[in-house]
Amino acid sequence: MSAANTRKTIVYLATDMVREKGFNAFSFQDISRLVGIKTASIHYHFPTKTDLALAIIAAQTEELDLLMAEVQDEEPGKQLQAFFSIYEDLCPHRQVCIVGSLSTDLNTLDDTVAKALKAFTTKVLHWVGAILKDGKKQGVFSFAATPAQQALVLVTNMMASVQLARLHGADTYQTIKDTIIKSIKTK
Amino acid sequence: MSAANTRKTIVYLATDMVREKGFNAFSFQDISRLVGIKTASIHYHFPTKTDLALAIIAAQTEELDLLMAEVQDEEPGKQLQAFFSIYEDLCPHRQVCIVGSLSTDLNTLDDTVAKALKAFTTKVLHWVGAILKDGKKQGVFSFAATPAQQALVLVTNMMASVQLARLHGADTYQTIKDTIIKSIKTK
DNA sequence: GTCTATATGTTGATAGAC
DNA sequence: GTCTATCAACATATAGAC
Repeated sequence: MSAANTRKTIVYLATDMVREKGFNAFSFQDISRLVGIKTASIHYHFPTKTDLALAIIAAQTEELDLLMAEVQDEEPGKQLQAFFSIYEDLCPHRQVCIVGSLSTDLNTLDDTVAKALKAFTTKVLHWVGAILKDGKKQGVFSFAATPAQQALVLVTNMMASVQLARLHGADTYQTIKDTIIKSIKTK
Repeated sequence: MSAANTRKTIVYLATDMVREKGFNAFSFQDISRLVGIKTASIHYHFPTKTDLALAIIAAQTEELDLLMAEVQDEEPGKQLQAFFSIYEDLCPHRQVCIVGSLSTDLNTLDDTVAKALKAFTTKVLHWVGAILKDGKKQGVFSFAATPAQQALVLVTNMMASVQLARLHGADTYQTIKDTIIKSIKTK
C-alpha cells in the first residue's frame, strides 16, 4: 500500500471508530490491527493522536465541500435531502456523527481540534441556513424563525436523532426527520 | 463522612465528569483526588465502573421523578419550562446532558447501562409527550405532529443544543430554546 | 515506511492489613 | 470503610535498525 493510501485508510478507519466508540475509546492498537501495520508505523503518518483528529475533521470537511458542490444548482428540497443524507448512513450502523461524538469529548481534546470542529459546524450551519433561506424565498419552505435559527434547530435535531436512535432504534431517526420535513414544507 | 454520604459524593462528582469529559475520560483516580480517598476505597462502594454508571443513571432518574412530581399540577407551559430547566444549568458550565454523553460512548458500555439509559430516556420522552398532549388539548400549544413525535423533536433539540453550545457559545442554546418555544406556543 | 524494542504513564481491579 | 501494595493490561509516544 502506498503512503497516501495507508494514510487515507487510517483516517477512514479512525473516522468510523470515532462514530462508533468515541475518540478516547479507540487506540492506535485498534487501527494497527485493522490496517495490518504496527502502532509505531501509524505514528509515522500521525505523530500524535491530535494530528489524527485534525485529519479526520479535514477529511469530513472535504466530503462536505464535495456534497455542497454536487447539489449547489439543485432546488432547495433536493439540497435539504443532501443534508439529511449525511446522517442517513449512520443509523443502520448505529453510528453517531463526528460532531456529536467529538463535542461530547471536547474537554479532553486539544484546542486545535475544537477550533477545527467549530469551523466545520459553522460551515454546515451556513449551508443549511442558505438552503432554508432560498426555500423560504421560493415558497417551498415555511417557518416563522430566521433561516439561521431554523438551521440550528434542524442540525441539532439530526445530531441527537442518531444518538437517540442508538437507544430506541432507527425508527427514531426516521420519525424525527419526517416530522421536521413536514413542519417546514409548504406542500 | 458517612458511607451513604461518601457514596453520594462519588456519584455526584462522577455525574459531573460524565457531563464534562465523558464516561471513558474520567478515572477512579480523578474521583480519588476530589473525594480524598484512595481508588481502592471507591471500589468498596462501586466494585466496577459499570456499577458507578448505573448509580449515576439511577440518581438522575430520581431527580427526574422529583422534578416531574414537583410540577405535575402546573399548567403545560410551566411544565415545559421544568423540562428546559434540566438543560439550563449545563450550558454555563459547558457541560452536556448524561444522555448525550453516554449515548455517544454507548458501544463501550455494558449492556446493563444501555438498558438503564433507554429506560431513562423513555421516561423523559413520555413526560414531554404528555405535557405536549395536554398543552395541545388546552390550546396553549399548537403543532401538526403527534405529541410523541413532537416530544422527540424537542428532546433532540435540547440534547444537541448543549453540545453545539460548547463550540458556538451559550447563545446557541438560548436561540434554539426560544425558537422551538415560539414554534409551538399559540400566543 | 515499517519494523523491533522500549519508555513512561495510566487504567480498572484485587488481596489483605488495620 | 479506608488503607497499602500490587497486578496485568493498556495507552501514547520515541529511538534507531532495516
